[in-house]
Amino acid sequence: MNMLEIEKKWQKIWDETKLNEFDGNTDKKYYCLEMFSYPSGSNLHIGHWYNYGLSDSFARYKRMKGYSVFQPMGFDAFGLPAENYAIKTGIHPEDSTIKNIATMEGQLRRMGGMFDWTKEIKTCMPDYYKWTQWVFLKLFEKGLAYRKEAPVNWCPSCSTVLANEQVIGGECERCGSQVIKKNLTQWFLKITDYAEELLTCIDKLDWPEKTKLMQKNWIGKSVGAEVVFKTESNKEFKVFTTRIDTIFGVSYVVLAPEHPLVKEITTADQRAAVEDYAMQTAKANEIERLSSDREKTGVFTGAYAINPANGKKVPIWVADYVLYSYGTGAVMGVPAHDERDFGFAKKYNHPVTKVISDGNEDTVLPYTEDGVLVNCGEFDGLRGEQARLAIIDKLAENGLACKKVNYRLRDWLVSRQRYWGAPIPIIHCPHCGDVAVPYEDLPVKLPYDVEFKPDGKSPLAKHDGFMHTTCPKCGKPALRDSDTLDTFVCSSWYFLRYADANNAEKAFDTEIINKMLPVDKYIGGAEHACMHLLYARFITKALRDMGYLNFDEPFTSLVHQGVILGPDGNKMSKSKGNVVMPDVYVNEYGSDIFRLYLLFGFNYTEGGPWSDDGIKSVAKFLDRVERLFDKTLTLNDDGADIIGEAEKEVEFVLHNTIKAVDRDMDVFSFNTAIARLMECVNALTKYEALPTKNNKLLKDSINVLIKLLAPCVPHFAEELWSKLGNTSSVFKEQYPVYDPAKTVKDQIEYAVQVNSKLKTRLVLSKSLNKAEIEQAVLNDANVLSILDGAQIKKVIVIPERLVNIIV
RNA sequence: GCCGCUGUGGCGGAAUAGGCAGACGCAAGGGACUUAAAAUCCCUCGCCCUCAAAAGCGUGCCGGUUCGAGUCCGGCCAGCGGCACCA
Repeated sequence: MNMLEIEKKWQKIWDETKLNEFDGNTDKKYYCLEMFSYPSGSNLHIGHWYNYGLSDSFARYKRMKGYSVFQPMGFDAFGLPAENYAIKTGIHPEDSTIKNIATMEGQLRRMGGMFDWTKEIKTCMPDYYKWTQWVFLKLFEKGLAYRKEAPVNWCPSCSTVLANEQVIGGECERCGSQVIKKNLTQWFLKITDYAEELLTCIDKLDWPEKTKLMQKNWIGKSVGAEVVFKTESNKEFKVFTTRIDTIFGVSYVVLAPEHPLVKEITTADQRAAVEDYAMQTAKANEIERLSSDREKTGVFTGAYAINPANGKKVPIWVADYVLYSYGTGAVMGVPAHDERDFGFAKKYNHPVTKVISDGNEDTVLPYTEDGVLVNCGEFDGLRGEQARLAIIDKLAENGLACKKVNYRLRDWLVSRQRYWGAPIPIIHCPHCGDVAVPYEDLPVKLPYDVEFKPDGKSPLAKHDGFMHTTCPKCGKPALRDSDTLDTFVCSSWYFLRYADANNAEKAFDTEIINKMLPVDKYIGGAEHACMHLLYARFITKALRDMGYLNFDEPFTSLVHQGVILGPDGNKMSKSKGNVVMPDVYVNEYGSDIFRLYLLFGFNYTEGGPWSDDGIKSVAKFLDRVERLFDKTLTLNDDGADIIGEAEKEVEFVLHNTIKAVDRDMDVFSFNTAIARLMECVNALTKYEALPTKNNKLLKDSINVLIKLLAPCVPHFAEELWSKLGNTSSVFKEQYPVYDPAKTVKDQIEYAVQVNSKLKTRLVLSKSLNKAEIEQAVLNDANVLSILDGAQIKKVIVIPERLVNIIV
């Protein structure tokens, strides 16, 4: 069969008959969504193919199972790489992106996926980002978007903001200068308002357990207390702690170097040291700062605070292991009961005061478990939670402490000082402040003619025509926000837009998406576990609370595909020169064979190094199927009444194949599904070679086989299906159903073990109960000779599997 | 460093709920067919010792639970993903 030819033929027919479009039956809808891709490079790479091609087999399987499958496709088209490419080559991001999308669309069409192109999305087009801006304004209206100062990576030499990716070992990737942190006023989305719901709803999701766990840890709920410390000069700051029971052991407190109070309290003789330390801190990234490996450093501010629990005076330090963005940006140091504080105290000679006992006179310090309070006055003898509550109650009398739940999750910073993104639809008016662009004025269009070479200002800030406008409230001159939105904002609602992608009036129609959503199966990389997947959940919940939709979670069920590595076992990258392009194989073998190889050669969720060793083998497999098909095509219906051992075996294999392939396809275990199909073909080929056979049974079996193969080799199966004389698509057929009675045999082979070592096998009737199995085994002549009169202590019978005799 | 995951023949990978490790396939070797090659078909194929059988060893390493561990528990080692401006 000429695969390339038939693929073209069927793709044309599928287009003409609109086979790939959603049929509108929302009662039986199955929304199957693959994470859309960034149109980088300009070519579909193996990772795309692995995600889209194989998910398409799943979607086709679901369709044959009777669902009305909706499988849309689109592009996450804004982002940094296109802008960097523009800086390097001068090619405008819009031009390169649109060209790349066109190439990828062509490749996706040649894949033969069942994508509904009538609902295509490109996030960089005004008809999409208009609604991204609408989402932002809705959040702003709801009080879920706000501005505050936050640090960015700043290269002083290039005068530009750098992405984390562009900072290599603390230096600018372009010029090698030391990168520093610089504060800018930026937009944040209040995802923390939803921290608790985002956490509790995780349990309801049909997601990989590891992903759920990672997201829970990312949200990082901890229950504790907030305690007010006062300085000697009567300034206040708050400390968050989960261990307020250790507060009598505080021997110092630490503020993050960025903490605003630091400037106010630092004494004159310490000022130089503290400022120098803060500058050093600005050079470090968070991963470094939080590394528990790294030697802890800190500097004394010269100021003192009063421990509210016992009135003791303790020194206030700054140290970079305290992050201003977590908790209150201040911690209490209790060296006797915290590993990190212990190390810090040893280094800087802070006293170590034991206030928790493990019951022994000489508790080994640091002792970090719960224990009994000692040297804590009225609280002595209390322990753990009881002690914590008592201390909070006491301090609360004077307003110095309260129970507090803290989350590691931070608000989502969405401002980007870049060109290639959706403009933030806010106007800064000198009189009225931050004013939303009126909805009727959306989209705020991204101007084409900008200078994106880095020179200290955001590209949009340099575009006068864009920047200068009038305030919608007071009509006086005002400036637009010069930043664009993080591309994660674009991708945090696209799954809603797909369902109503061509709506020119609204982002989406509530009634439509309430029927089409949530997504029934979402497929994409595990690298999105904490960010994209959490942002999408947040936006869904926020829109729900504004009445735009009625479901709580966007993605009911989630699967991560694995990563296909280069042949050398490393991640594919241009710089390593190990990139494998799917086109090479698609052009040589056709997309069905390439797809089948990907299905068969890897565990879908694990991926692995690329090798094309087996690609010929799946091509040969399809040849075998075709030969078998051709031999049976012209057969008459002779032998319909022959039902002997061989026929029973054929039925046994066939029905077990249906059962196993159905089960495997449903859980993305494609490699085992193909293995079962190969076994089935082997069995049918063997049967076909018999001199007398039941032709009807054979032909019926081939018919079933084609349907089982169809999701995995769609063009090939469609071709065979039409050769059988069918005029409608095989994808309109119902998936085969197995007969349970035909999947069992009445004889079962048992493994016989003696002292857990396999000694022999024994075929017994399936109908025997445990006691009868034991009797049958112990009476077997062969078993008796193996036992050789040994004393039997115990016999373990596992029905339908094995018998273990302990002697 | 922190959070999460993975580790099985020469290779890709299988092993419902703790029950016969290595399904299915690749590569390799041997054979049939052929003038020859390709294609196709048949056989062998974890390691070790063997003519063969039997025994022994074997799922990254060390230990534990169990009649029985690739699977559960504890401790290591190696690799991968994420760590909030790559998407």
